[in-house]
Amino acid sequence: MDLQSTLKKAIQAAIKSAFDLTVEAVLFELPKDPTHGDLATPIAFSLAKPLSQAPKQIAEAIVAHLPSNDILESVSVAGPGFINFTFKKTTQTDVITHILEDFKTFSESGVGQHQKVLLEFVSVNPTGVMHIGHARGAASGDTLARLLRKNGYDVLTEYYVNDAGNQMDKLAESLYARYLEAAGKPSVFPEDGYHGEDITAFGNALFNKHGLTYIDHPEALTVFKKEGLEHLLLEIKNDLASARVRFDSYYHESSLYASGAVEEVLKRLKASGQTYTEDGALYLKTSAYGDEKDRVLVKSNGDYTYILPDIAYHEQKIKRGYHTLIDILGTDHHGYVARLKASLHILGYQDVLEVILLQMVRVIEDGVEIKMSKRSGQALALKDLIEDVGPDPIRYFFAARSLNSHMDLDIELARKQKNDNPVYYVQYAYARIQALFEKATHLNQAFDPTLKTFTTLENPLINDLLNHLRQYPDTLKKAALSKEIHKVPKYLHDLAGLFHKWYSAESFLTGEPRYISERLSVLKALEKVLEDGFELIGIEAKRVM
RNA sequence: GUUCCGGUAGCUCAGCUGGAUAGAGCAACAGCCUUCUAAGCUGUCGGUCGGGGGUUCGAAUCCCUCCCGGAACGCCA
Repeated sequence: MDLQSTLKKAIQAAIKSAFDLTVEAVLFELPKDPTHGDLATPIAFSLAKPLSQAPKQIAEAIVAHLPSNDILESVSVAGPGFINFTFKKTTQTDVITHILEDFKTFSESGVGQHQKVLLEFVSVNPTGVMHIGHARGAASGDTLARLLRKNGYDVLTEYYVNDAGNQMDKLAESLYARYLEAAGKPSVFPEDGYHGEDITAFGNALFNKHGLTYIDHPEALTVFKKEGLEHLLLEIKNDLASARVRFDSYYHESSLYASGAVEEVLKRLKASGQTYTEDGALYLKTSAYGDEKDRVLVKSNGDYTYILPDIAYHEQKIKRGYHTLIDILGTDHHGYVARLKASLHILGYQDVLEVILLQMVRVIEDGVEIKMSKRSGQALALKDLIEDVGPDPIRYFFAARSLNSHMDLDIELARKQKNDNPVYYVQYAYARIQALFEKATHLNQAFDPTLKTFTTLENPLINDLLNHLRQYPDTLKKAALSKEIHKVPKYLHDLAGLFHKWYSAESFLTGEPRYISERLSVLKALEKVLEDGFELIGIEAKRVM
């Protein structure tokens, strides 16, 4: 059992004997000030109300009743009621062997208990290239998926391809117009068409491929729609891949029509008695289930609104065996959440869907906001930015922000800072460790996996580092449960900082073999955690920088 | 007007299930490479935690209210 669990049991026992109270949760935190000890608990504060006693008294009583043990060097009550623990040196170093011998049990909390989660994100309509505004969803979603998997959830990541709506028709018309232009024929660009350069370029490509074949051809739009979709989806997949994002599944809206799922869900919604007709349109009574007002399912002209296939889609997710659905959407889809949840409720599914709304990214260039819009064609392509600065800064940047924080991205700064970005701080720590191992090899000093006891790790900086390493699993677990991915970069940054300080304070490779060997073990453990953390946020563990 | 986010250092953001002197990066300033990578370290500067009330032994954190910014309020998707 790890130190923290052992300590938790001891505290629970102390509370039991002091107050005859059974406490389930005992929170631990690293004291802000390392001189306060190796670990602290604010448990006395949460007991103050129920016990009607001052936190300080409670803390003292808990300390007095703490069972004798061989892990603690000292315990103290500090401030208004914190209990601070200092571990014995010999137990303090256990974390090193724990990490080195069984990293899996060390780092994986298993809280997910193989719960099946379907995580949908990005789902950009294939009507243009991905721009920087989409990158946040991609990076955040992918990191969340990795984090949940790490903690024992069975996650399927899915991209919903809107290939059936009238946006596809607009795409086909836009391509056709560009195609005509390329052919030197008169063309009328559709209202609300897509003005992006990529669309123009592909329109030209279609002309190069097909020549004059499709001029005034009855199948022109059908063919262009199909080829446009294929092309743009491929582009999107390439962009995602360049950002190290991959999806387990691409689910096409059109398949819902093909399988009859849309019709079927419409039939059942009607049968539920929760629909009515007004002004020739069919409404769903979503307002009875938390929505602001009722929503149209079928327009008076007979067309379906977008929500109908979406309802069918979400039900398909559930029918495929996923009872926890997470959608990551932009805040511009805010109004959509209540109606979708209400619709699922009507179908008999409650509390299956969680929607994470990502705040918009404001892109600033030269002090002016650049509006991201595919229709206008004015957008900073994700591809270009990745070519410029590489995927690491982008992955790190987005992973480091809490999901519902608003954020400004200064393009100039992002470019300028590519050598001064926080991501290099953490990567540099890893590269330095590699250099040390390299150098140690030349000195005929190799990492010794059999080393289990440590006697030379006296520097307080090492103590800080070990304390921090011990927090890794807890950090991941909390991050997964609250879906706060930004806790991972934060942790890695702090860890890297502790290493850099230590690196500057001590010489690692001079001195007794034992002195060196013990340091190599700490470095090995550190290396392991950094690699693991980098993997979670999708950045490269560079051996050389 | 209604709903949802946000307002913390010059800038970008952490901290928010109430608790120890409010943190980091960048920017600015002053130091540190004959020694394991200076993409680093050390120090300094920098904050009425949007304003005002309230609850509490204790509030950046909870409640109320106001101000400012973003998003959404379609028989668009």
